[in-house]
Amino acid sequence: MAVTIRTVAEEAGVSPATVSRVFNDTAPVDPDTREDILETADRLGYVPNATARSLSLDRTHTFGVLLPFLTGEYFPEVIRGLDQAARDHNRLLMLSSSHHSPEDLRRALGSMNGRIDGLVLMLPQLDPAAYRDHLPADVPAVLLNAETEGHDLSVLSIDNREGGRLATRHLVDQGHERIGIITGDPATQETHERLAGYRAALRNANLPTREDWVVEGDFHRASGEAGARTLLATSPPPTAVFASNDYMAMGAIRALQADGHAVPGDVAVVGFDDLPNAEHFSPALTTIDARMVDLGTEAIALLMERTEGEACSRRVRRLAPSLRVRSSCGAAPCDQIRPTR
Amino acid sequence: MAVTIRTVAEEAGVSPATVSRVFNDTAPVDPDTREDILETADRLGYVPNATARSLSLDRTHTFGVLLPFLTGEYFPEVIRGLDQAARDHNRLLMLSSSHHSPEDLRRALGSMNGRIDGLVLMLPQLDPAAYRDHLPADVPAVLLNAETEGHDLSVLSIDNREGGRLATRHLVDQGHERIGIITGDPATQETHERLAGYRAALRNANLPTREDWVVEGDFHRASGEAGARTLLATSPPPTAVFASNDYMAMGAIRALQADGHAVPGDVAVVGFDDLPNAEHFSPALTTIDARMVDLGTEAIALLMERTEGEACSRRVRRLAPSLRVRSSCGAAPCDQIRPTR
DNA sequence: TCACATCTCGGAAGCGCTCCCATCTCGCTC
DNA sequence: GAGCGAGATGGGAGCGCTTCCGAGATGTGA
Repeated sequence: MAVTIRTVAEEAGVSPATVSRVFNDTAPVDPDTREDILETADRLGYVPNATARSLSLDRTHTFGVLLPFLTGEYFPEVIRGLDQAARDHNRLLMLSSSHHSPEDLRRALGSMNGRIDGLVLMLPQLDPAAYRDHLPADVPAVLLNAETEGHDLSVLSIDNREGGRLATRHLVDQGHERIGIITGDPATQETHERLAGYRAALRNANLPTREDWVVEGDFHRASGEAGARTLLATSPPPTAVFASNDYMAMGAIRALQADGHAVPGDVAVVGFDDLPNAEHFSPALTTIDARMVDLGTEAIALLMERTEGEACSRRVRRLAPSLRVRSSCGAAPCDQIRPTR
Repeated sequence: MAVTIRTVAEEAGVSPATVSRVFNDTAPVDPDTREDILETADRLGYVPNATARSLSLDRTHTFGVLLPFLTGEYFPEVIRGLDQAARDHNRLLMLSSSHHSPEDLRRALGSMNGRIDGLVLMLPQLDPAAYRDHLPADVPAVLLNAETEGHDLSVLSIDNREGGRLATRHLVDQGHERIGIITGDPATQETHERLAGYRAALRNANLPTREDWVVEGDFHRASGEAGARTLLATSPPPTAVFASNDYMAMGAIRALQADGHAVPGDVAVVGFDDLPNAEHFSPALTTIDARMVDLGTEAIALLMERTEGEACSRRVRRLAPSLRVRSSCGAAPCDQIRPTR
């Protein structure tokens, strides 16, 4: 067995309590004994056992993270934000993905029981009200991109409606009057909010909303391709399309190009998310910054607040999205520069 | 405090030992009492505390994962493989990134001490021999993409030399006789191995290796752009270039296109890694499948072997890379189809 | 010199769980 | 009917740590 606090204590001729005190700086210890203990601990290669600490402190300094997928560029960016903030706060992350049913979720939560101080959940397919009771009562949780009604959990998301509005409005500002949309997966919250933003922008501009210019996608590339072709088959066809995420925007652009339409020359396209690759696409994608990294860092910040401070109340926070103008929309590309890669 | 095994025991009128027995199925229990215990546990919402279990079992069912970055498309793919395999084996993952110095590493390992059964490390910038002694002695570790000499740790990587050879050989097979290379970060192992593969392929084909066709990159996009321009400035310029990863290949292609060269018409380009976006690039990237997901799943498999079985010896395993022929090299694109997104 | 505050430290319980050991009860065999 | 093995269960120590409580030792002021 490895070297424990008792080993160090015996070797240094003190009690475990004293060793604990110097390692946690929790009570005054004579400078000489402290020095002595530190020295023998170092010599023996003692490292406090985090599990034992957790058990006795009832704090694990770990946050659990449950995501639906690990594929694509979106989730990794969120994880990056989580990791960054966790490290800044000296917290660890326990990661698990693929939770598509309440049963999956329950199992994952079971195996995390007792080893996390907080939980960040992103479960776009599931209704919070449905799984709310599965969540451990004594562990604060924050939901990412979830419905805010029907439950009492903290929610963090971006303002999707505003994002949809910004994207569409930008197209309007470019002089387009026939603007189509490819929506996301109708099972998710974002889809409806972004669509609502689109409708609002058209309304504000006194432009008609034609229902055959609203085509359903599912956030995947292929549905962007199909969506673009469906839109171009209407008559008259739109001169601009708002794709509800970047993947669909990229699919749409490739399909348009393949069919001989120039982007943005014949059709302007704007996406949503601002994936890392958006600026490297050709044409560089005009899109809405969905603040994926911030979503991660803010989630941790919320949890820190809940676990450290006394603030135990529910929080609902929406981050403001913003427009990234590049080439795919035909506007003068005044890119915000980002580090390569 | 939450409901513990003792609560359940008292409520059901048995001892904690018996409750433990039914939950772990570790000894025969009377069917009636078992039923009874299960029922009251369910009623009370009892979930075993994983931390306490870990402490008493000295097993955490958790693997630690230390990566250098979480950016880009490479690491997320590896994580995906890790997560997938971990879930299959009913294990949890503890994730942490940004370990660029032995000191960083030591801190991260300290906070994981006692909470992991195994460790997967990817630290391309660090020499295993240097940090070997920082690793906990009683926790099996597997290094990803690391030097195999000078230490006794398990290593899992792909055969980079073979990959470099395959890529270059493919270019040769296309009839190219003037083939340049943009290397990766010279501080990493992969870089030298891939370069060695390039040299070997040229040698086998009896083609001269000109040192001004070997330009140094750093695995980032921008160095691919710069590298391509450097190569095209030689005389005669190469008609094909092997970029040591996909990011540099993409950078190179964009630079070539921007300068008026057609890809693959004027210059053929092959990359390395087969990032998820490689097939969606235009032109679709011919590249080497670096088996990122497999790297993750195999790493977990190795750890399971070490923690479950009796096999405690060092393992060195190299995965075989393979060529993905698409459009950027000028060959007939006979793509292996992958699911979109 | 004595009362008392302050500093330093050890003993031991307790965090929630597992598991060894002991006890008790049946049911069976000879 | 005595002896015995198997099955069911409880008691309690122990995993490595923290922390409360209290005991010595030392210092201070009147």
